[in-house]
Amino acid sequence: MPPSWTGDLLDFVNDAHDARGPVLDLSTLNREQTEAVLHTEGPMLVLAGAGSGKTRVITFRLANLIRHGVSPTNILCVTFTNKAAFEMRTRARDLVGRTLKGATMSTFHALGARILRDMPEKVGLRPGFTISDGAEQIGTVRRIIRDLSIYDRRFDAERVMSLISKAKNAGWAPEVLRERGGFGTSDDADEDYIICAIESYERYQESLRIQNVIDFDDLLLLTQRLLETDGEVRERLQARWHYLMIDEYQDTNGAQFSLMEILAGERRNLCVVGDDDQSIYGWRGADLGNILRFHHDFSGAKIVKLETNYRSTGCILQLANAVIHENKGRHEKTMRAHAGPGDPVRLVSVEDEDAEAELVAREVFGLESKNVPPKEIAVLFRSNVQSRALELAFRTMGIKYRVSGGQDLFDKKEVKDFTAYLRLLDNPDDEQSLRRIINFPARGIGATTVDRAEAFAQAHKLSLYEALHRIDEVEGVAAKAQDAVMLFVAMIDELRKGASRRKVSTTARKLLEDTKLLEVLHESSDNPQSASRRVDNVKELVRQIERYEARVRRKREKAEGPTAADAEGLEAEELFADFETEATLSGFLSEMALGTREDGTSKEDRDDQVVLSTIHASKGLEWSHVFLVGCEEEFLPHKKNIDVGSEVEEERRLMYVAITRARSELTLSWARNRTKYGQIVPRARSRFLDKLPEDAVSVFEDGVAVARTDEERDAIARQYMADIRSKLGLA
DNA sequence: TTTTTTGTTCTTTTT
DNA sequence: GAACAAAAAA
Repeated sequence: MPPSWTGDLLDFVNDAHDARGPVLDLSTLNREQTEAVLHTEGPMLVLAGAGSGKTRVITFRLANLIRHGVSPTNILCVTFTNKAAFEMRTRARDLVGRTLKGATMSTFHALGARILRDMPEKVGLRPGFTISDGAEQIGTVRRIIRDLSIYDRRFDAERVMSLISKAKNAGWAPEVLRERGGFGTSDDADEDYIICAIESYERYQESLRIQNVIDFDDLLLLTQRLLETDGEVRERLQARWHYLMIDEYQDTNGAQFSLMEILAGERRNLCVVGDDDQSIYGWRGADLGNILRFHHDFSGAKIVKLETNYRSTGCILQLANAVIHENKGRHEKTMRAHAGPGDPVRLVSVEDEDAEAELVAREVFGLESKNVPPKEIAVLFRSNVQSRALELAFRTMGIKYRVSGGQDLFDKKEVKDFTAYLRLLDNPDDEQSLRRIINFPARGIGATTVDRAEAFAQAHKLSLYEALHRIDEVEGVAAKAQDAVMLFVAMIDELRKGASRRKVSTTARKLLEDTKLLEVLHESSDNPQSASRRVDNVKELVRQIERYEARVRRKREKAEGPTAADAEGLEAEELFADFETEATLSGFLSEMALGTREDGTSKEDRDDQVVLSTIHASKGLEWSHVFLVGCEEEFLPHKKNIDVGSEVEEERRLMYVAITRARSELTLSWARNRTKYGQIVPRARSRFLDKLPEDAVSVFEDGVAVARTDEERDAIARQYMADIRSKLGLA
């Protein structure tokens, strides 16, 4: 008889070990799960519905492999998102413990980056190449489009970039597109648009090459091509990894598939796990065909279906099933509930976003005062902007929270500027970064001077930075500007020279000194509060660098001999096991771009923080109490995806994913009005809630009714007031 | 060349 | 109501 499945799924794992690793108690698995765990050789597809114990299967399977004498160094596990990779690593380590040491667990992109860093020249890159993040890609394209002779304001850099990305992933060169007359999307009707996109594509690739920069797509494509064309590299990597696993398989694209197909080689030991109902990355090129075709791509593949849901109560599952059943293009299946019906799902309408935020904050407050652990509570939303109102409400009520996936530190202007300097030191051909800081802080190098240098660079086939070196040969530059440029170049060169022998953090500090960046930020005119916040942000980045250095150092010590530092808090290091041994600027910048760095919060902090997260970032995770806010038309489905049927289906899957994150209590809310562009706009309840299973959902008008009893409501209100009072008293 | 002002457009999701 | 770009002023 399985113990309680609603607790931490790994609570009851027998923690006895013998010489071969942990002893697995297979009696805690159902028949299908056991089948998947015990299958070791040959291809396998696990169709794992939401909450069906997918991660359990993966971790048990890992442990089982190791028990069968497979060395962890021969195991490779990949997923699509950092969050999922982190989750897999943590869970696996909890079960298998230190015997897992040496296994590679990573995202596809991080894996590609790692391989390419080792042999950049094999794919036509120079060592120390930079990885460009999405915002920069769009920035580059925006500049390219503006320079186009047929420039028109209707050209949208973001859309063009997504067309380029699509073409790259499909393996279409610009010439091919010209022949075909388009990208095979609805945009093809607009001839100028296509010309613009193809032209931009060509220039974009050229600009990457010159700058020694690669984008996220290249990370996969170049790696794949390298493996395809270079037999020696292929064999070396095939010899390294004998057992491959892909989690969230429904989110993989063509390049990721062939990459793994090649790595699997003749052994064909590839195990993929996924669920077509949870495919929510179609817009990023994920190909649902991968999961639907797997048994053709790998003939003789074993297929296991997991259809029992151990996570959620019956009511939650009933709603989830009702929502997803409306989709046409899916494998018909119904998740069976293992738990009892539980409390009905609550669907609440509120006046506006402030009322919604207050409702959630009070509810969370109430839960916490009933000793529900904060880490068991999550608030999910479709779009990042929605977190604002929630954060404000949480702060005023003194609820500790954490915005999941929040890149916020790196998104701050001042941090971007500082990073641009670092990137320039790492790779002086990175024109994007150079342009960003060439006149920040202001040093008298204006747009005209840069343009002249740029023209000179193009005429002589140089990078912009090289052109700056020869500024005295550039015509029409004022003497003053010339001096400024020479001073700037001298400073950067000096720092670059020092960088190779200094610690990364020392270089960063020296950089701050030389540029007087902190002083400039400190004196920036507006208000002193935001000025000091900016200074703090930059300092925080320096701390991040130090943390990175410490991490690499620990890793090296660990590699050089097993020490006491082995056991705790090292999950980030497992990522690349035996790769990185020295803290370098490139290394730090890669981590930043790929998002693989640790977030600063310790495990203890995480335990008493409520999570605020986008639905996308919540996939693969679960909480006992979940709030899904903004269940409205134009959010779910999102305004941008409301016209095309297939996109609405993806939005519906998104709703399904959100609902199935909850174990025991789920609250959905929608606002009758919302402020948009400073104006109040009436809203309508999401179409996904049109057909509700009546006995599984209770509907409320306004948040007050949400308290389950009068006593509870009064208690919450009393505590709320008391809290406010004590806050005022302190202030 | 730099700073300030005015106007415009925009808010999806992630590697 | 923010972020960004173009225009105007210093």
